[in-house]
Amino acid sequence: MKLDFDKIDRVIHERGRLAIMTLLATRVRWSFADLKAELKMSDGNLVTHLRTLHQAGYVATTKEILDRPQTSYGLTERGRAAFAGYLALLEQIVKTGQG
Amino acid sequence: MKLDFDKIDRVIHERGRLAIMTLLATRVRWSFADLKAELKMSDGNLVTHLRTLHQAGYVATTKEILDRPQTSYGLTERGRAAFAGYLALLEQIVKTGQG
DNA sequence: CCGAGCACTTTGCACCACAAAGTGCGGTAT
DNA sequence: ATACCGCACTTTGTGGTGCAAAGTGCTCGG
Repeated sequence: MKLDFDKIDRVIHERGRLAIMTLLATRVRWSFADLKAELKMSDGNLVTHLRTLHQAGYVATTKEILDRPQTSYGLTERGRAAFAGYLALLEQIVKTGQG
Repeated sequence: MKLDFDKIDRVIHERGRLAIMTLLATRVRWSFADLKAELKMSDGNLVTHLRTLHQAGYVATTKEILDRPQTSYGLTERGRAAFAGYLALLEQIVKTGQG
């Protein structure tokens, strides 16, 4: 098998954003506060990563006002597809590395 | 399962070095020229990554002079262990992301 | 001696992760 | 009404680093 490392999505393949994408993949929607609590990231950093993901078209943002203003985030179709592609590559790497 | 993204080894988790580590894992030794040809990296860049990996104790360097001077590279025990740990984390991410 | 190739080092640029501090807005308490 | 607090940002600053390009020394072949 031929691994093409150029195909690694730089947007996803960064520690912080990889963490975000992985979390987002497990649940339909996440509030900003929950993400922050789970990731133990500074909010500035978290927002920046979310914006990067948003600009790449991977993440959708929903703003609502319940009793408190609350923004929630989820993967777009495109984001899901990109993440699936990324995971497939990881799998190949794991297989190659262990085989 | 609880994923700890802080455990991601920054030395390994970079595109170029991840490629190098993956290649090194598949064969006992690689010549510099072979790595360069396979990775399509500039030699300066490749050397820098190899040095980083070397300083982390993950890669051993062997210099020999056959007809031409030739340097070859291989994983150390520590490198192999670190890479295995990294791959295990990748596996968890893949599982979490797909589950 | 000259040119080529290997294995570097050095330099420089540009990007980016990350933290810290500041902003605005709405709700809540006093 | 005002003061305060938390949420969701933006801005700023710094350090680190990937990467390319150019330069270095070394050895061999012609």
